[in-house]
Amino acid sequence: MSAAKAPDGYDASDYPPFAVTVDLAIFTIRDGHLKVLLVQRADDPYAGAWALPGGFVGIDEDATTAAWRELAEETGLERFDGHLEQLATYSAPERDPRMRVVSVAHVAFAPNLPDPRAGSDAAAAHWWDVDDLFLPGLTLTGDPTDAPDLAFDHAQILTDAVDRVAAKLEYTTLATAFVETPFTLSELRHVYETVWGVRLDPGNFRRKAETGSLATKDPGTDPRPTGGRRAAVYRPTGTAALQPPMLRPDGARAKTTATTGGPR
Amino acid sequence: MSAAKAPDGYDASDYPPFAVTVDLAIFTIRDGHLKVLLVQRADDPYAGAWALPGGFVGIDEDATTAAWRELAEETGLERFDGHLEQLATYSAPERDPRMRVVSVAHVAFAPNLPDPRAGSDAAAAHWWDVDDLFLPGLTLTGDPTDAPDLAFDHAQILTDAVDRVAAKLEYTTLATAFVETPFTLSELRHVYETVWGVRLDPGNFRRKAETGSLATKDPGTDPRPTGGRRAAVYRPTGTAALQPPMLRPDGARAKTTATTGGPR
DNA sequence: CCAAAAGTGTTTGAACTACACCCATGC
DNA sequence: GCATGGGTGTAGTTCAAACACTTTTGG
Repeated sequence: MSAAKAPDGYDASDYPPFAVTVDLAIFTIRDGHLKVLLVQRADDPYAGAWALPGGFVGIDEDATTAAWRELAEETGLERFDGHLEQLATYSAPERDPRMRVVSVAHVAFAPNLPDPRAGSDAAAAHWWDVDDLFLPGLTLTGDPTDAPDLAFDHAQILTDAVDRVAAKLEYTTLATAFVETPFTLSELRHVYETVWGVRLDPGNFRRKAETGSLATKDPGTDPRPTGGRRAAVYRPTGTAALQPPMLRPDGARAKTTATTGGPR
Repeated sequence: MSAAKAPDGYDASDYPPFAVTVDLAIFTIRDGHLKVLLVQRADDPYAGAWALPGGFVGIDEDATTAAWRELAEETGLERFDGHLEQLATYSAPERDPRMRVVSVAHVAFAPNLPDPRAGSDAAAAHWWDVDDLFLPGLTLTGDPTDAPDLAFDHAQILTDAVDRVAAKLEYTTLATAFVETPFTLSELRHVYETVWGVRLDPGNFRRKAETGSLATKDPGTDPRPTGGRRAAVYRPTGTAALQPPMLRPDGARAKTTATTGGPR
C-alpha cells in the first residue's frame, strides 16, 4: 500500500477523496425497554434492510453539527433536550459498496421521543427494542427469526453504541438525560435497570443518587398516582461525573470486547 | 445550512469531497516523565510550529491501518509491541486553512521508544514532556515561555489524548504497555505515578496489582541492582479490564471537561 | 553497619449489600 | 383493611488508605 504522503504544500490532486457521513444511534426508553431508531432502506444496496439514520457532512459544518441537524430531521423535534456525543469513526474500505465513505458515528439519547416519520430515502422508520437485534457480542433475548437485517457495518456500530451507553451510566450523570425533568427516583432507577437489564435495590439506589450528586431534591411530589405513596421529585445536579461511580452488578449488560477503545 | 441529503442512489457528484487523515499522539515514558512525539513543521501553514505526526488515509485502507503505517514510519520500528487505539475525529471546517480535512486521531503508547528521526516533511522531531506543553484545561508545570506553539487543533487533540491515557490506566491493564516484559512492580507503579502525577503507596499498589489481575508473578528476580533488595518480576495477565479499577487519588491528573465523551 | 528499595501485616474507616421496617396513597 | 410503591434504618461485609515493620541487597 503506497498511500499518499502529506507534503506541507499539498494541493487537492494529491489526496484521495472521501465522502464523510454521520450515523446516529438514537436511544430512548419506551415501555420499559431500551429502544433505538432504525430506518428501513428503500433502495440497493441493502434494500429492505434496516440502518442507522444519517447523512452527509456538509462542506461548511463539522461532524457534530451535521449530527445535530440529522437528529432534528429524523426525530422531527424542534428542541431536543437530550444528549449527543461522538462515538467513533468507521472507515473500512468496503463498508459501502458504492463509494469510499467514512462515517463518524454518534450516540444520542433522550426521554419520550415521538414516533418517527419515514424520510424521503427510507421506506419506514421504527423504534426497535435493542434486545430484539442481533448484535455481535451481545445476547439477543427475543426471537432470532424476528431480528431485522442490519445494513452496512451498522451491527458493529450499534454494539459499540450500546456498550457506550451502558458504560456511561456507571460514571456519569447521563442517566438523567433519559428522563424528563423533574423526575422521580423510580424513573431514574428504571433507566439503569432497563439499560443494564438488572434490578437495583431502591433504598441503596436512593442513597447513591443523593450522595453521588446524581440528582437533587425538588420541592413537592409527583402528582401522578402510582398505586402507592407519591414520590418526591428530583432534578439533575449539573455535575457531569458520578463520584463514586454507580457499580454495575454482576449480570448487567456487559462490556463486549469493543473494537474501539473508547473513553470510559 | 443546506447540506447534501443522502439519496440511496447517489453518485460521486452528489457529495462534498473531503481529505481524511490520521494524527497520532504517541506516548512513552522517559526519564520519569510522560513524553509525546511531536514534529516541527517546515512549511506554512504553521511553519515552525509543532504538530502531531500523521498523514493521509489511503484509498484502500481504514484509519487504523493508516495509523499503524504512520506509526511505523515515524518511530522507525519494525515491531511495535505497544498499544494503538482510535481517540476521536476532528472535523471543524477551518481546522486546516488549505482544504477540508477530517482527521481521525489515534493514541499509541509503548515503552522505550527510540529517538525520532525527522521525516521529509518535518524540520525536526522531538519527544516533548507533556508537562511542558500548554494544553487547555491541563496545568503546565514548566516554564510557559518554553512551551512550543502547537499547529492546527493539535492542542485540543493532545488534551483529549492525555485524558484518555490517564483514564484508561484506571480501569484497564494498559499500564503494562508502557513497560517491557518482564517488569517489576516498581516500574509498573512508576507508570501510574508518572501519568497521574502522584505518589502511590507501594504496599497497597502491590495488593491491587495482584488481586486485580493486572500482573502475574514470573519466576526469578530482576538481575539489575537498584540500591536495595532485588525485585520480583511480573508479566501482563492478558486480561484487558481491571476489576476492581485502580482508583485515581485526589490530586491526580484529572479529567478535563473533554469535548469528546469517549468510552471508558 | 547503614541506606535504600522490596515486600508483609495491621488498623481504621468508607461504602456497598441485604434486608427489615415504617409511611402514604388508591381501591 | 389491604395492596402497592416510597422512603428510612441498620447489621455485616468488603476493600482501600495509611503506616508500621521486616527482608534483602549495595556500599
